Amino acid sequence: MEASKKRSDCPLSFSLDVFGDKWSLLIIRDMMFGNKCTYNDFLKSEEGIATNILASRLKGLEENGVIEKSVHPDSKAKILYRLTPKGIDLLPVIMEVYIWSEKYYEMPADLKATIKEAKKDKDKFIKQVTKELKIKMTEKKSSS
Amino acid sequence: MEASKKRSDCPLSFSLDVFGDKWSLLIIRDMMFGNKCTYNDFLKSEEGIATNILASRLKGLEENGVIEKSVHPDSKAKILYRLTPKGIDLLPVIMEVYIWSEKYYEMPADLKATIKEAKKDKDKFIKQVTKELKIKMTEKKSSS
DNA sequence: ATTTGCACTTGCAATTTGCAAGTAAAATTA
DNA sequence: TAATTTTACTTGCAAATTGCAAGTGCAAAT
Repeated sequence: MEASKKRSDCPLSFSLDVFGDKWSLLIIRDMMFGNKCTYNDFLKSEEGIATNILASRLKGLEENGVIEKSVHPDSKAKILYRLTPKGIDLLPVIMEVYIWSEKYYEMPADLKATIKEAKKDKDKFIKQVTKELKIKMTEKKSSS
Repeated sequence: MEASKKRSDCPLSFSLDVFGDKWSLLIIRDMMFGNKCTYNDFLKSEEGIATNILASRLKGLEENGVIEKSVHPDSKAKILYRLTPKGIDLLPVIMEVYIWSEKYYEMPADLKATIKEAKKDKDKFIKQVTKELKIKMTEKKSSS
């Protein structure tokens, strides 16, 4: 549905086919920083994604190996969405977007402070958060 | 047309309102690495952007201060599009996308080698290319 | 047994995209 | 000087995507 024919040989263009839209990176952000992991969690996000768009984006991200579904430990009715290592590796991309926006836009003071702090030792921050995410994304793992 | 009402207070979401689509970053890539600077240059790009979409994206990027128009030194019929400092500052974002895709996708060998090389000393590469871009984007400057 | 929660799907109108053709001014060619 | 070509778009229209609202089916709670 989403995959297959690439527009060109440029990796930037096929990366954009994976997450180049208004919603995908927000879902990934929610999984990275918002502690969100279920369909309803994402639905409740500040930006108000429509339910059919959410379903379509989750499907696309899963097809592209950025996220994966698993059984929720609390209930069979719930589905736990988790970032794959490939998804976790989008952290540097998202970080650079935050750093860029911190330079050119206004935002809540606490967020601004956090970004500035992370920027001071970018590599350390990325490594630290990556490590935490890898732990978080495996700990509740039940099956696939 | 494009600007105004933001979806949330999250800088990631309003950054995506600026370049979160399938085309904007490709135009910026062409200006950074493809030595492209006119409407027809962008039209001829590998991915084949439609002319109305190109016009709309250029307008949006200009409204958001990422690019700017100037008089082409060769001809009054031509318009020279240039990256602003804000546009040049998207280099780290684009770089991280390249690095991500280099890890997970196949691509032409020479490009792969270039990315790997740039990745070795990321900061140095970014500084170097930023410097070159700042020079390039001002040298032919005529007026606004 | 009934209601609620969860993860979706479906229908439909509105917006956006993509393709093709057209336009106006500037530059080139005859 | 006139005709053609180049350049940067705009316009029209069909197709695809988005967004909103209202389901649907299964699980869990009451």
